[in-house]
Amino acid sequence: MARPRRYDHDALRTRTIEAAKLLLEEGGPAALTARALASSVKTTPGTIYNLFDSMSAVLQEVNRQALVDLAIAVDAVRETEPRERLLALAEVYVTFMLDRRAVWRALFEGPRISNNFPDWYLAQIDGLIGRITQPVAALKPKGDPRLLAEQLLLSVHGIVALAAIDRLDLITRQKPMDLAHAAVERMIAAIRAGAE
Amino acid sequence: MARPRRYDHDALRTRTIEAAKLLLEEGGPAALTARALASSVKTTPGTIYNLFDSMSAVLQEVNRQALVDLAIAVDAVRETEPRERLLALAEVYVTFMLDRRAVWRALFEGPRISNNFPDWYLAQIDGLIGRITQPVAALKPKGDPRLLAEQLLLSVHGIVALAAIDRLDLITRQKPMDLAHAAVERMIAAIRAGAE
DNA sequence: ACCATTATTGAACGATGTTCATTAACATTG
DNA sequence: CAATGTTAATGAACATCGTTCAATAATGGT
Repeated sequence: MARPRRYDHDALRTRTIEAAKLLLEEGGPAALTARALASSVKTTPGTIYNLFDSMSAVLQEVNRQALVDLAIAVDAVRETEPRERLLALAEVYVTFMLDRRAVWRALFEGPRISNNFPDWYLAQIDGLIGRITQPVAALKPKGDPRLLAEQLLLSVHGIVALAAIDRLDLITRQKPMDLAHAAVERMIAAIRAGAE
Repeated sequence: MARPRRYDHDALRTRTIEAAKLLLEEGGPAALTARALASSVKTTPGTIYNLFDSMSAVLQEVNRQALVDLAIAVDAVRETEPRERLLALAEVYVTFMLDRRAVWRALFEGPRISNNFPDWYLAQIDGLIGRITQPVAALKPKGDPRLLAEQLLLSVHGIVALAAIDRLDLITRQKPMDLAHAAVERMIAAIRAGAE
């Protein structure tokens, strides 16, 4: 009896993920179709479905890799005083998301949205909040640092999410990075004022 | 020669918009299809395209009415001191959006997204920001009240946008209304601390 | 009554995600 | 080396989608 073989299988899988990224960046969320993806890696739709459960799964895999990259970028932020650290974290977040806006955007906007978020996804976000909680706690706020960190992430994310889908200008002409800075400074000011 | 006739034409149009709302609320953005909409008002896809340019136009019309309703709700907020007024505005915004989350959601998430925002849309948003600028200005901030109002709207919108697509719990267990309150209080605290 | 104008229809087109029987390729066994 | 059992690739097929359009029906003014 024959045994499993695994060489060009895995290679094709990674090539496919890479092709998916390209399709997203070139044509937006709608460009990531099964047939386009298949022809990008010189194969057929059927094979795509052999590698992934669905097209949503392809998108999720692309996004998983992006989240891992984000975690690496966040960990590269130097240890400094809380304010500088929070500003640096916000900058990393904004820069990272806008650089990969096509990938990020597809997670919220396209026809490939999914409601099934796996555990590793939650874990990654939890880790991200943890890195924000640290400097927030160092500011000795009155309330729970974790809750404040969640609120800060939410603020910056809201800005970036709108910017990623090119709708920030519906509300303001201010730039995403300036807005993110303002959100961080406001959180710090409120904590120092003893309000939270 | 015959002249235009306009009676059941307009009636069908409003019935169609009403049916579109229902479809969105019952089955989410994906449920708003041309054929489903046609059968809801006992007609055919072709007729839908006689009434609207595209399915995106249908969604946009549904949204236009929602925005008008929001403006009415916002105008109903009583004149009080700035803090209470800002809190009340945030409450109206949160309540309104979450009540109509299906309609709202389709604007960002579904397969019917459009990048073409007409003037009335921009005007409505501009008006909304204006109502926020007023109480912010009354707090005598150091910076431009308008810019701060934009930032405040952005904060609350970010919270509501995530909540509307059921993804707020990816980041926090805090409730949308509590988060919105916190955003308002933080803005006020920062202004009073003289930071902005 | 006639006819110009308009609205409705429903079939058709191309594209989508997804499934699945068929076919080809391969590693292991005899 | 040949036979065999397992695995992967294929590409046609299905249902559904938005959208278009020639044909048909309805309508109101002349």
